[in-house]
Amino acid sequence: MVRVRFAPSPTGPLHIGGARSALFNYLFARKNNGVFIVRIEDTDLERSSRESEKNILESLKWLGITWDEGIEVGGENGPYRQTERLNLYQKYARKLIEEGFAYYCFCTEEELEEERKNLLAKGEMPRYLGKCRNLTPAEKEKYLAEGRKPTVRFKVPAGRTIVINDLVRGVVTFETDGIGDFIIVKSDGIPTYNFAVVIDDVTMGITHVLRGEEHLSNTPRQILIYEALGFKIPEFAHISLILGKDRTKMSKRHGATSVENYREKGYLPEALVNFLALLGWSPGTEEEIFTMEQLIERFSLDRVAKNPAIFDLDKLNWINGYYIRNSELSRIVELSLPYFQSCGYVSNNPTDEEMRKLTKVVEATREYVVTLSELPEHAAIFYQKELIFEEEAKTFLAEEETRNILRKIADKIKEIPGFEEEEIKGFLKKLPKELGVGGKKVYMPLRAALTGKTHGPELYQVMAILGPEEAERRIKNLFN
RNA sequence: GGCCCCAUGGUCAAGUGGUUAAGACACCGCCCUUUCAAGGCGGUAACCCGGGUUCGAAUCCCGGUGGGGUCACCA
Repeated sequence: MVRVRFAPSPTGPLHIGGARSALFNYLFARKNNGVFIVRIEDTDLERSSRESEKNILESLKWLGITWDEGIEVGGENGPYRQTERLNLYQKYARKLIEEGFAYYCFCTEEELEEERKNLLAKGEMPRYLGKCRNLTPAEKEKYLAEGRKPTVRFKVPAGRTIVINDLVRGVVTFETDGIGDFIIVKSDGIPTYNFAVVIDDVTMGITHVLRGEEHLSNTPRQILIYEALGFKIPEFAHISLILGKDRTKMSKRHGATSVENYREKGYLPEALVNFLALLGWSPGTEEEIFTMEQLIERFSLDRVAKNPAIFDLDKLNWINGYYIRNSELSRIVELSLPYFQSCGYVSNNPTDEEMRKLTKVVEATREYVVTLSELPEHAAIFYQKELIFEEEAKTFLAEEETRNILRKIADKIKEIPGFEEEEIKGFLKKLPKELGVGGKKVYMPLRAALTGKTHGPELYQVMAILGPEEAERRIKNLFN
């Protein structure tokens, strides 16, 4: 049985890279009929917050990533917040100390900083030299008497080679000589990441650890802990990072990096999922658009790329536009409603009439946008009381001849039966012949008169949305 | 700097010893449309460098170079 997990630390909103890790874990679990667990790694007391935790969980749900076991939903291996499992870590830390795999370290941060500086000054690698490895009971007593609070360090064996058979990278080896004794329990009794992650993964029965590549160099430390405790080592798969345009790890300075940023900007969850899936994974076919179900069906670890991927906003935009244009209209209307409300085009408790109009407006304008938030600006022509005329539009309305033509059109508008799109289309088509002029004198001036612009949705759509009275009013308004 | 990972068009990426080196985004052109977009068709554009191995390397090996990650009482 495959059991995987996503274990974010709640120190900020869900990052785009974290979202992809979560997605890959989710896809892998579903594909293999396994279990997907979400656990919160909140051992950094300084930076962790419940708000961040909430944000992360909400972002995951928004993306359509659900979990079978973990925070909120519970399960047999809980609790799923590390700060609630402290006694568990203490138990194993004691065991490691008793069996000689770990020891108390009384060095203060100042002393460690001093050591670091000295090594650096000598041109050597800053690392912990193992000063407290063999403290005598008397020395320990002395430190304790001074009121020092010890940390617990893992005793890294010398001269060993740690081999990882990574599911995406293949065989990766590390020498233990390059690893100094590292802290597994902080002086306040809270475990560090490298320790807690092992205990949790073991006690939660994790079979595959699928995570970002930044964790690859931590893996040998973790393996050492697995071995010391006699635990079975899970499979590892390290996914390469998502880089910004400047080819460094995506961070705040690259602009929008959190899922909520994209949500606010009007990206659809299915578009973001689709895009993220394609970033670092390839179906091996020429298809590009996938539903979550299709992704689950096709996902496999051996099609995950080893090289880092640059976040390509253009492609996300294309995918998002695709979904906006091709999804069920009612869904797009529902999702875009808040954007229309916040700019005042639609009231907070929309009437049926408002919703009918909004539906037609969205249908006509969704062809032009990349995100939902752009919809209102394209829809402005349907909601503004006073039109704003572009310079180019004015030139179409300047000539006396076209003004006369428009006057005639205005009077004919009420003759259109039903005023549905089909009828309007027919009306527009016959217009030039009826008026005895070329189409050039009709369509562009009419568009300019109706919208104040030279670009926009099909004229018949524009008129159908405005309705006969408003259409007539707008034209006649030009002559007042 | 030590250690680790990576290297196909501008970007995402197929490719696993013999291919005209796919496809998508972006870009350019044409068509469609009396607008723009969308859509359709077409085009420009790539195997980091140097050595091997081999009849034959984008594909295998070694070495450079470049990029990234990591070296915390952060995760």
